[in-house]
Amino acid sequence: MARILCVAEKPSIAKAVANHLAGRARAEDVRGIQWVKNYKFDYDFPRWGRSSVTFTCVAGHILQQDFGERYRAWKSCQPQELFEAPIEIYVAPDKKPVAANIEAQARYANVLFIWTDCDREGEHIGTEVRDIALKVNPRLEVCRARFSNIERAHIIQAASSPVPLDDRQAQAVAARIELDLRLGAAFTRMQTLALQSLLPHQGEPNKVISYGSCQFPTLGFVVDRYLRVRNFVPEPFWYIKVAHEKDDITVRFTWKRGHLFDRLAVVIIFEKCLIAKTAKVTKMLKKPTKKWKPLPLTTVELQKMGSRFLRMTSQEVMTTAELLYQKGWISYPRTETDQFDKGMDLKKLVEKQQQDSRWGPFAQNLVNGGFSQPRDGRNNDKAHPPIHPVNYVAPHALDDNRQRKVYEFVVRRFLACCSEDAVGEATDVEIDYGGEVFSAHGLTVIARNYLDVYPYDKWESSQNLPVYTVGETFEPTEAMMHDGKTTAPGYLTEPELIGLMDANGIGTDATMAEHIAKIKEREYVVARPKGGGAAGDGGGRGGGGQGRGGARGGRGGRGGAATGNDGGGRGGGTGGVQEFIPTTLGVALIEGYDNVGIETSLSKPFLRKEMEVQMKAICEGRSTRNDVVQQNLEQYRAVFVRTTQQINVLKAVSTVIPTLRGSPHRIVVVDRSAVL
DNA sequence: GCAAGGTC
Repeated sequence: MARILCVAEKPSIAKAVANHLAGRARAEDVRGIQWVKNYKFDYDFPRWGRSSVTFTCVAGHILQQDFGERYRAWKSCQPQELFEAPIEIYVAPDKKPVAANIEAQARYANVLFIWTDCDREGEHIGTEVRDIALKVNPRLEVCRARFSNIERAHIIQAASSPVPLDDRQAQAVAARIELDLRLGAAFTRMQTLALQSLLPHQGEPNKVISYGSCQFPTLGFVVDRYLRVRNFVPEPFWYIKVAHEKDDITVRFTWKRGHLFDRLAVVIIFEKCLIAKTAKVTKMLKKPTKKWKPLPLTTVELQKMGSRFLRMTSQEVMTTAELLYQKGWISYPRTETDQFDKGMDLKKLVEKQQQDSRWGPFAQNLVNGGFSQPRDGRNNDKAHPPIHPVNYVAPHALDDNRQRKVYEFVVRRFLACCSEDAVGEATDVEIDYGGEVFSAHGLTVIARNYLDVYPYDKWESSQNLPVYTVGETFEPTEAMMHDGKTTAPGYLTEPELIGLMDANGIGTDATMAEHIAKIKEREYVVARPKGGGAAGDGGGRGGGGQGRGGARGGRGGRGGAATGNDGGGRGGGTGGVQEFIPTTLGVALIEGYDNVGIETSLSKPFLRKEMEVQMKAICEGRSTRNDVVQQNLEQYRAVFVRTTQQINVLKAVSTVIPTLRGSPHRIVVVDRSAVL
């Protein structure tokens, strides 16, 4: 019998796949690691016939890289030498038992069958496993499984059609790893050594001023918004409001033009209205409307919603979700997929929630015929389903309040996905008054449906509108000209920042929260509850978003969808979004690099995008690992040299600023041309 | 004392 060694990327996949293939696999413990099991069973592979199988796993990457001993100490070399210093690759200290298990199992195997996730990182992890195994057993046949979910039939199909490992994808990742290490270390040491002495450090050890291809663009978003708030100049505008009382209801009409920035123009238009005296109804439309239920839950969405509604940071949300996953309460929490596989038995998962006192009755309703297939979003990572509850757990059985809140959110979101859209009736009235169009909008919610289990969405009936008929004329009971002024946008909130990172490809779903935590830890930014805190503010803050720009204007109070800004959150007192304000250090770093090179500003998100493009080129064979690494090093070396040449300027500027870190930035940046 | 990416 052939001996086949199968290796998955994580324990949950090893367990699930082994059980699909084996019926029930025998699990053996592995020395030194509780979370790895070696599943033993026999299986009849079309390719190798009846085989003796060991199915095991790793936990992400096994290997680690660092500069050789000679370069490891911070002052052992010029930071610039890190652009070409030799790099050593070795088994990460905490992964030694994992590597030892692979070696032990590979020694007597005939085939190494890799079952890591089918993405670039998975391909790279696969090559790590391969290299470790081949070292102890060079005669191994190596292949990998292509699978995009863990449905039984799909897994059996994957087991019967192995494919080669894709070296190009692994090479693309290798390029990314090398560049992140070299550039991260070189710039971090250079910045830190040059600027650290300028920072106040009362007793505590000096802080690192790090650079990273993700943390810098993340900081860039915060600074960018901050400067927009700071530099905001309010602009006055004028608009017309019309009201009409009918059937004891006061209907407020809003101007179709929103507002104009030209007072005289509004005065003239307003006079035309007054001269016209009467308004004429031009449109009266009642139509059914819906508020769509939410999409199945992705990691990014979980972090956005969590930081908006659960009074937790995105990092707390992620570590909590990770815990709930490890305990078996929810599914894998790192996923980009917002479509449930058609073959999944969702009703069974709904049934498990019937016993809860809070949402049990709602779940029961779904079981008794109210169930509706979830909507499909546009994303599918072909590896993991959307985040959903896999088992019921009562609140008292969870360790703390965070776990209770995250679990509750995951369950409510899931039940909302499995129920019906909210249904309502919208009424739109339009009038012509002096040649201008004014409108009123009404909403009556007819069936709340998913809203009953999902309090994070708001959709409420507005005041009823009286009945109008087209052609009807009336004299408005009130017509007034008003003025107002544009208000500054708010500082960047955590959900907004996550949205920007996601849209610009900064970090991955699993790491975005870490990058945000890092720029806080480095004291590049401070977080505070939105709208609160007395720290260095100035100028107008506000609800934000009186869109400016010509006559497009804000559309005023439509009853429906909540838009854009993160207001206080929902009624139940779960609001409290964090907003970020850069420190003086944070602003100085971004402004400094913005002035170093026009093409290569380290804070701008397109650099990371560029890296993504180059990785794709490697995957498609249009470029090589070596080309990409060399070309990037060359480009960054130019920035590095220029920065070191001009660093004295920044030092001079920095010493003028009394506290370079710790408190929010108070001083509008000195002389932009002088920085760096 | 540096990065970002996996995952426990």
